[in-house]
Amino acid sequence: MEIGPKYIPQEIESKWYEYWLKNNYFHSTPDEREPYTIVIPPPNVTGMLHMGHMLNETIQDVLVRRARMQGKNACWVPGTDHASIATEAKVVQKLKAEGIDKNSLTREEFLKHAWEWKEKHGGIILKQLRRLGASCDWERTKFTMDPELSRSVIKVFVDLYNKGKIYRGIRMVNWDPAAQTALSDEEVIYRESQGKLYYLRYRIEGSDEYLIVATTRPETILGDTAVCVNPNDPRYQHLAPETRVLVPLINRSIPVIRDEYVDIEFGTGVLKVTPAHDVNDYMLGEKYGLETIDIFNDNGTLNEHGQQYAGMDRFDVRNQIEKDLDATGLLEKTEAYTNKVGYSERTNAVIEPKLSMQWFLKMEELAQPALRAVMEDAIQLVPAKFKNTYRYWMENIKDWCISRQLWWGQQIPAYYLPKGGYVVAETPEQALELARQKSGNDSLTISDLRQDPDVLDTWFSSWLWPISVFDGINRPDNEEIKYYYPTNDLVTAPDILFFWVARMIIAGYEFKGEKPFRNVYLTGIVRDKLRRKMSKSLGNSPDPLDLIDRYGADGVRLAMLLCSAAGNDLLFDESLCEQGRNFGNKIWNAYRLVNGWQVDEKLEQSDNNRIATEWFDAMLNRTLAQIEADFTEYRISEALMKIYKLFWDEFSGWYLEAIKPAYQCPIDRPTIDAVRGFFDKLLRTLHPFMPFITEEIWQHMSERRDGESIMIVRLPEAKPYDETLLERFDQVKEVISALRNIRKEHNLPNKDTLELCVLADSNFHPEFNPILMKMGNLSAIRTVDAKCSDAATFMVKTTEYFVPLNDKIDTEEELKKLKADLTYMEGFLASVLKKLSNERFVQNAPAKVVETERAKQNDAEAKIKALQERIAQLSK
RNA sequence: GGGAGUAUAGCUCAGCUGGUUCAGAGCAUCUGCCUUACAAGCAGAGGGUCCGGGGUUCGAAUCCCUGUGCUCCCACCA
Repeated sequence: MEIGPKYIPQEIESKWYEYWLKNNYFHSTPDEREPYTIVIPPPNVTGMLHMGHMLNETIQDVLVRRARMQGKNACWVPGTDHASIATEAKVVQKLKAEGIDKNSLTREEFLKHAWEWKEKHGGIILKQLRRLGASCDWERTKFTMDPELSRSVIKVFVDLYNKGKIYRGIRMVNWDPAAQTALSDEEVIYRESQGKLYYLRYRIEGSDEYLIVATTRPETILGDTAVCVNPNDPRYQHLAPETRVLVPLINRSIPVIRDEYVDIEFGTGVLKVTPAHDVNDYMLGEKYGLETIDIFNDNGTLNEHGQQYAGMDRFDVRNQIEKDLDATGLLEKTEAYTNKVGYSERTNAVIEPKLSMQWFLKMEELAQPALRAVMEDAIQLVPAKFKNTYRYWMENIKDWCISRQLWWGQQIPAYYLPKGGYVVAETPEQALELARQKSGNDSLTISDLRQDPDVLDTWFSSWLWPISVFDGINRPDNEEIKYYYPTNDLVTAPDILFFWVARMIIAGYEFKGEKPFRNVYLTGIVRDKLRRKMSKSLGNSPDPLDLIDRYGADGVRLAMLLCSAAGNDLLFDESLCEQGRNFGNKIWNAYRLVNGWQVDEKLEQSDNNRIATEWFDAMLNRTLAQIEADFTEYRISEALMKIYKLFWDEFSGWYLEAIKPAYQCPIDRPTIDAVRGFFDKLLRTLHPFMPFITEEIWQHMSERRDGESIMIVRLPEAKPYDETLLERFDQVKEVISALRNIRKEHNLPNKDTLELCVLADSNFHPEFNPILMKMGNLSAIRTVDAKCSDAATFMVKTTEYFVPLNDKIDTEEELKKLKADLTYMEGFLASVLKKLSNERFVQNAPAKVVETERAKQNDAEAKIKALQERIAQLSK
């Protein structure tokens, strides 16, 4: 079969993916084999594939394909997350573009739109993943709002409620005025922001004196219910205990309270207290029984408490109030001030601390088993440095605000009774029953109950993911959950360690009594070459599909893996794709070479081919062992680099060159069989990293029947190998390198043969002579017992080699080189002797170390002697 | 403000329980080569105060202290 010198991934990748799908290789069902399970971190259902996904999914696919080839029953469960806030925001936006206001729709109408949107745009990302070669079990694709997954969420909510873990209460929450919902603390991102510090005058009641208060949020004065000073602040000792001040502009009288919470150093040492709109003020308010005045509507405009500002947006009010204060002389001054402002992760709106009625989950007790599991390595975090962060978070965990004022998501199964109170139940029917019991009113009907309009936080569904994808909440004893759970590896980014990973661990122990996974591989963040995070707004994020189009999926996979030590950020550069593509091409061409060889069945295997084959066999087995070790430590990029070098340098560069028949000459049967065997093992080892090209060549290599695939054969296992052989071959390589250097220095064409003389000693092994002859293009190797004159010379270990050059030798040059070597060796010897003459070294260092130093000494002395003799000879 | 991590070649990183794997790899750079598998290649070469300073030790890139730089996490003082 004709194949060209360039490997063109585009021509084969989709073909093989179809083939794998057709043969159902990705599908897993429980059987007697050991399971290997990964659940995908579900991307947002409306999301698009970005470089972060590429990295995560590539790593997962490598692990899954490797496990599958180790004979395990590999199951990679794909799916998507409903991402309540993000998706709802997108749908609202889309409706707005069509002139539809969300508020004009009923909940049912809105959800209909949302589902339509989901059906249309949802899961594109999963389609995109196929281009990468992801071997997900697509038949198992799940969505966090699938009926059985939603049922799981509701069931868990009711269960936790009945255990007394869930409560409802008014708390200060992070309010997103754009999405008009509460957010958990983790969904708030703080950023530095340039603002002003406003110094406002609060007139002391019954006096002409003022208290000056510094604030960054003058608009909130309308909600002030006190000012506070530190009782130890000498500046305010003169104030009578019952002193009151007037809120500027509105002249509402409020008390001056005293609390050590106030920082004397900051501003003027006077703090305005607005319990409705600041977390700390809220605590002061509780402590001193202050009134709480909420001045904001849910969308961030001011309500009737805003008086003349009612209806205006909070930021417009800030500007206006500054003018008004200034005009009335109540603004002392302003100064530039940088502070941190919280933004909504999803909508980027400035977060407003807001008091509201929300549902909470008590976390402290739930967190205990999850904390222990990680600290005791029942669950291993890779890299382990994340254990610290994890512990800190788990030890300081706060109750989780799980309600969101949205429609897209699982609606909270709490039902309010007409005359107050509520019940929590999985279904309206059960709720009704409970409601009748509770109220003692048997005439209640379902329509009398009003279900809580809020939905649950997205993470309250995804924390069940490793369980719910196998329906382990609804049917805890089903075959699948028993077989696949706990899963093996979780691959995800560290920024959702708390959002998601920790909560999955908590859920695992709470609902299954067992960890959800054994290992968590935390990847880095994909950045560009300049260390900037990849983002749409910077335009520095390449389109993964475009990269695949240009470099092939294998090339892009390699690029992701080459720069991804676990937990380190990876600096992505397109040139890495090139490197990946080039490697594919290298494999392709190695195959073209081997494929083109004619076999002569009668030809006997030469010593050269036999030795080379023995050597590569040892090399291969050593590398396989190293790769296995790397994988147990999740050093995936190191494993890849090892197979990369094995294929490129050892196999292509040394082995194939060593056995390559002369032009148009045939090769013997034993050697070609060995080569094909090696090639097969190399392809199998490479397959998890580069699934497409390895399948293509593997199918080519021998007549494969339909239904066969490299992805379901066994991975080669490392066998014992001859270490001595490898060491000796290294010396052979050194000799050949030295010969190449001599050719270069003396401008000797590669085509001309050379003669090599050896002053043979115990470090010289003549069985490798055929290799030297071929790779060095030698005419003869002669063993001599005296130094050759008129020869270029070099040493490998203690053996001296000579290449007779007759008149071609430049004595001056040669002497110069030898003298430089001599100087170096003398310096080296001096350092060794210094060590050895140090009595304390000889006494204290382990015998082995001293011995190696003595060996170094002998070696160096021998070399120096040889160099001196050679110099003397040339100087004659 | 609190905590963690990290600093090794131009870049990205290995370097385990101190000692021949001790100064490494890949990429990049430079110099030769259009050598019948591959120029997406081959053969070579250069390149490092192992962040600064102290200490422990016979011996430190490695352990300890300290300073500096960078990164991340947590808290959110109005």
